[in-house]
Amino acid sequence: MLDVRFVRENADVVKMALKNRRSNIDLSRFLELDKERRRLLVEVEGLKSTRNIISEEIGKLKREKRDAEEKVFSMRKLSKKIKDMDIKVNEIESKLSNFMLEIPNIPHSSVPVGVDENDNKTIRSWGESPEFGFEPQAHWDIGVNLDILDFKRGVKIAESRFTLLKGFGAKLERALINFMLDLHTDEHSYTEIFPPVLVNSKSMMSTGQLPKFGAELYKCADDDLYLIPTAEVPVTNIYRGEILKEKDLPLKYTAYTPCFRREAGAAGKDTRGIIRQHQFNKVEMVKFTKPEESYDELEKLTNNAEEVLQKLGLHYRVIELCTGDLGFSAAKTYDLEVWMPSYEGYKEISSCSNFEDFQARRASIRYRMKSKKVRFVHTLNGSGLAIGRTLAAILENYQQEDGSVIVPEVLRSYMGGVEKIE
RNA sequence: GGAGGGGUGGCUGAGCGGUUGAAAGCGGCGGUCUUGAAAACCGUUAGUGGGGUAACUCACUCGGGGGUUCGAAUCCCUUCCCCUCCGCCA
Repeated sequence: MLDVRFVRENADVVKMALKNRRSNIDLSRFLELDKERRRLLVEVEGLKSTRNIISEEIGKLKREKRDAEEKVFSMRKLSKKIKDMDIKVNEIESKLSNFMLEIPNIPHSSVPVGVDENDNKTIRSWGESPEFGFEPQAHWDIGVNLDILDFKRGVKIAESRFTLLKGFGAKLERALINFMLDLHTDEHSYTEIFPPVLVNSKSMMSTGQLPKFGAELYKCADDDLYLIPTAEVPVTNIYRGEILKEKDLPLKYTAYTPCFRREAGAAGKDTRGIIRQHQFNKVEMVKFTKPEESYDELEKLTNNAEEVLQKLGLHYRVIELCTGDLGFSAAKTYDLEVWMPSYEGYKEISSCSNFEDFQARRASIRYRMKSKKVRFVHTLNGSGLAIGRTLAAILENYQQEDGSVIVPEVLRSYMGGVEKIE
């Protein structure tokens, strides 16, 4: 959520940002409502002020056992008027807040202006794509042949886009989770969290999934609970409604969770393999920082995610998303894209974003400065990494001509010393 | 699920329907003392939204919503959450 005052005073900036994002939100309607609200506020608050003064006088008269009937009578009318005006103000305020909840974040000034993913900028790349002396297979073929991925039974148990991992497939998944968590906690000093994977609507509202993207979420029919689409939701909400201490910032958390997405509107995309699933595992990193430090922390966060790929020896590139491709809540985002032989191209495996105070304002996460003023923190998060896609990348990039797959060295201690899946 | 108790400021915790936006303590901040630190003592310390160039000022906020009243943290209704006991249970 943006700062209402900022929107009011910088309408042209916000309009430009909305245009760059290709959003069709009409700000003028908002500005009208905002003006009307303030006009009414001035009026009704004046009435409330006289009500308070006269009530005080009535109290005094009653204590002195004097007659106050006349004043009480005139106050009855005043109170009624205040009540009516309050209703009007509330109506306008709820319209305004609905409006604010649907306005996306303003892209950071460094973000390239563009229409879609074709306008994203490649920042850097690491490693090289492997040379195969044979025709490489896609991970779904490798996985089925090794009997570690079972697509048919995943569908039988649930529905399409659910996959069963088996034997060394399951073990590799678990190894990746543990490897990444250990890296981020032991070497990057993040604190490990294991959060609830069902959260209430307030939490979803705070990070920006609701109200706009409810169709992406799995909702429990009888409760105000949703399956999380990412650990970002519960972990960012750890401090919802709290005031943090300046000396505790930045706070850095990492969490493994399963993630659940309906993938509404993704019909026909990535239908084969485990790239786009309704349920997938992910290790996430979340930071709460001071505003002046958040962009440094974004670089570090991105580097922390990159290090996972480097240690796994997977070729990747870093992309800076353009304004048109930026997520709703993000001010700036780097995507990490790993090399996938089956795509003969790169596939997103991590997304690292700075939300500035957009989520913090929705969630009311603040910190008290030394000067005693309270300010919103900045929140950041990034995948470190998506486990399923990492597993797919390993199968494809480490495949051998005989259909076996070499286990990257850093994972072997997590795999009981196994060097090769065959 | 059944019975009872409770939700107040950064935290703990008072609060006869009328200077209670809120005592007290802790914590925080500033100061005195000290070579320095601690202790002690003194002072200070809620948030949000309006108006005003500003000094400043007004309104709202005691889990959420509604009601009674001239006036509600205090009374009533409703809802959510937490705790205790019982039941059930990984």
